[in-house]
Amino acid sequence: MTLKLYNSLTKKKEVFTPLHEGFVSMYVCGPTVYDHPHIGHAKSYVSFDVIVRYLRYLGYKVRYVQNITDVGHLTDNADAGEDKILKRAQRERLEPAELVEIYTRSYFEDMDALNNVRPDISPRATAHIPEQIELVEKLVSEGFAYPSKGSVYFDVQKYKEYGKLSGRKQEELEAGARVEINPEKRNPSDFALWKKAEAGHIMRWRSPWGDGFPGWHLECSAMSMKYLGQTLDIHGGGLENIFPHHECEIAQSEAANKQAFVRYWLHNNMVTVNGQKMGKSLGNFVTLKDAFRKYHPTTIRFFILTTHYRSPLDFSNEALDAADKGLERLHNAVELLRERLNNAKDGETPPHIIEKLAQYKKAFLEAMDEDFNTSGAIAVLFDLSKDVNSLLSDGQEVGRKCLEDIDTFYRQLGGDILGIIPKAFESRQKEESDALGNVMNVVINTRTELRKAKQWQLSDFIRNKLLEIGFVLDDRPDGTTWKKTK
RNA sequence: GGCGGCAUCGCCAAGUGGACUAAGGCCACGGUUUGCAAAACCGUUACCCUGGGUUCGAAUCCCAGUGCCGCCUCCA
Repeated sequence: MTLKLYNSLTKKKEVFTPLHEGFVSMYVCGPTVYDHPHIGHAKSYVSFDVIVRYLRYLGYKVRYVQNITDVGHLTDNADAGEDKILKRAQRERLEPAELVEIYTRSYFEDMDALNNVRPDISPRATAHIPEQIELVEKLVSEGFAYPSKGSVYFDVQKYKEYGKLSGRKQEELEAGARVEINPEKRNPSDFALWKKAEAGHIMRWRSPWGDGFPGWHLECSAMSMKYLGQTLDIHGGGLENIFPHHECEIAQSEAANKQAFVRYWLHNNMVTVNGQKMGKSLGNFVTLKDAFRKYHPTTIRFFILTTHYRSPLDFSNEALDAADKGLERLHNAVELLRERLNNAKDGETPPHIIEKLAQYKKAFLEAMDEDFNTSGAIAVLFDLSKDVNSLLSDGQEVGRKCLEDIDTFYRQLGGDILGIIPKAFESRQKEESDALGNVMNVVINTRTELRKAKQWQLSDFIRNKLLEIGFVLDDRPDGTTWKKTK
């Protein structure tokens, strides 16, 4: 089995082979921390999280770096407008560093809720100013960049391959440029490596060109180089960053290092809301904190993974409700399995089940190997669950080993790789010592007596009333169980 | 205007030349199970946007058309 992934640079699916055997260097563009994360962040980072998890499952030692942009990302485009962090800090009357701290925490909080593994390194742009200045100096001294009135620009003419990722030609860029001509630049498509800080611009650092701050594209080059070396195996990010951000990263890095910057470029597609693009200016941003009020983070994660990462994802209540029900079905099967496991008798796994599990595992891994087809992988979990439900409900005794084998399947593929099956479920509460549990037992026992006496009206009344206040009763052949509704 | 993507069952969504008589989820309708439910299981529902072409063979490749979307401002 071989992992294949779609490389945006070559526009082809390629077999993945890392630069150094057994080791994968991976860099993903992180958030600009000036606001709470939204569902677009969720799609992007859940997608790359599964990629990291899968690479690790395959045995690669992955170093996963994801930056925190806390300076230099301007509002109008990469080279003009106000610094987003600074602007927001002024509005909220906070120190930029304070603002950044608030939203960085908010970011990790939401990513943790989505069950994303933390990056191995989360470098901040402001903590790497010397590295960035050093890179600019190198580019200037080698003739790829030029200072102009306190700022420094990358001279796009000097880097012949500019446009190879985005497919843009320079002439076209100039013709269709919406950006106002900046007289400081030699060429309109030149981009800022370093910007001069005007008086009153409080986010500023000393540099050979005077006080200023780094351009947005620069941090990714400087920091990836520092932690992952001059050639990365994988660089991920959102589709919208292909141009100009990633194109500029390539130019800077390759001009400085004289070698390929990235071997595999991975880009995830965007989120729309009710069929419409989600944009700040459209006012239809859905923050994760809002979304979590309505849907469990795992539901959102699952929903994201039912679509391929390179396909757009439309966020709507209907679609989320459907995902919620689907995930519940999946969870029900696992829960049932684990309950049986709790008081299972010793017993081996029948050969036909071993065989079946092997088939499912193969199908799952084949899907993942095809450019991380999580949708196909999830389908396998549903197929398995159908078999599991049948197995558990046909009245036969199922041995412990068999149940364990199935649970291991769920834990590894559904849990470790996809992150959609929890290690333990919390909704079912059966502890005898628990006060609520005791009360429920009294209620259930009473109702069982009523049912024995065929007092259907009363027992239905109890079941309905409990449902109204958030408890589901489940009359099974072997007794009644209860759980909280979500 | 330039660049790129998408169009598959009522809805969501895989599949990108041959075991496709097209995965999976949601919904709907039958049935099994249940005191009735719930959960679960079984079953039913697609000539793959249109028109040409390539091929022994196309949802999958090519051309044209139609529709939608994204990037080139903000934004993962």
